[in-house]
Amino acid sequence: MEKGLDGARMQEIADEAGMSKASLHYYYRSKQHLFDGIYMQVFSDVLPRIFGIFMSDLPLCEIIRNFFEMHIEFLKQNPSILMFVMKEINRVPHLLEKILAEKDVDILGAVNAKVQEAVDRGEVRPIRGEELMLNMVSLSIFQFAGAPIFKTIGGISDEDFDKLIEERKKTLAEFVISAIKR
Amino acid sequence: MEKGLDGARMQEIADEAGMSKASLHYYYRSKQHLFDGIYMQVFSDVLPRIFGIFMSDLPLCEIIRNFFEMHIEFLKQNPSILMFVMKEINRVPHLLEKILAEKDVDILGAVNAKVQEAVDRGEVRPIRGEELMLNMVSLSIFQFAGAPIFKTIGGISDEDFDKLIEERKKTLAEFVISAIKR
DNA sequence: GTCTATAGCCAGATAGAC
DNA sequence: GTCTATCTGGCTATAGAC
Repeated sequence: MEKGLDGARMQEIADEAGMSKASLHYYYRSKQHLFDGIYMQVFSDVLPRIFGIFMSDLPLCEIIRNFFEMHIEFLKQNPSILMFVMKEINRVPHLLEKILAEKDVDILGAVNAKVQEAVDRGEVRPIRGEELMLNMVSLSIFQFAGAPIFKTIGGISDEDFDKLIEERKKTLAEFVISAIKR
Repeated sequence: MEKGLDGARMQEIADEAGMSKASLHYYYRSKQHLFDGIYMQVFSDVLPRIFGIFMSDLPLCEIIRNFFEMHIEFLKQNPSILMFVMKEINRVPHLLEKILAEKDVDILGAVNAKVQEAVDRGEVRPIRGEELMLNMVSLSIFQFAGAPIFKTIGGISDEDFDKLIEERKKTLAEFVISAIKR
């Protein structure tokens, strides 16, 4: 996940796993096979985690607050997953469809219904569910992918960055809520 | 830029350039050397482009509208730059500092001044300049990096996606302006 | 199942003619 | 400066002992 298919070395993986290169090949017949296994495992774990939050029964604003709280915490604790997912969804997008089709839940419909409820209560302005989700995912993900730019421009140390990310669980939620509030 | 340092092949690059592999080595002594040249060129071009918009003399809301208009257009026309930049700033962050130091412009100070002006006019609520910039960059970049997820979830075709991106030059600007408006 | 040793291949880099 | 031919090292994958 850290070095990508081309950059990773079977020897290095074997060392980390505490076994010989030959044993690694004994279990996974080839490097490609091992990679495919990791791919399926990561996506089957990550996607439901992200989108499950949007399916909960809470009102829209609470879903937004929950999303930033949980998604940012997950990214904080699994930093190498991020670049892997971004790189791979662009390289092999069709596998994504397969995984999503298996889950068989109408996440977009659920979000649109939540938005409509909130619009009816006069709380928010209308917005397409897919745009709201995209904006929320963007705001939580890019701060990690672009962290070096952010740190350099702002002259922010690693400790201050962690503190800022922690604050942003809250401020990003309020940013989005303000943006859609009537 | 498309395949990364590990994935790219000197032969392939030579073919594309219409020369032999030996000639390619004659000009750039090694693969690493060629890569470093591309790295410096891309970053020296991209960063000033992004941050130059924030330095203009316009009022804050116009800067926000300009940013989404120009930055999204640039990303649309240079799709391969995106992943390259994101991967490399995480792999070799110190080169970034060097490039930014050379430019010697206080972009953060400029943005904070703009925000303060707008706050004084009673137009917007206070927000840290670095957070505003980070949010704007996030919203414009991730829609490209995460396009496959977005297309799959929303059941969006390639043509519809292009149309949507075009619309989002405007809607994202208004999203951000609403978020910070008093 | 796990290891050491090695086969076989491929890609970066160089030699040397033109 | 540009090419073809070749060297060299490193990596995936396998053979074969234990």
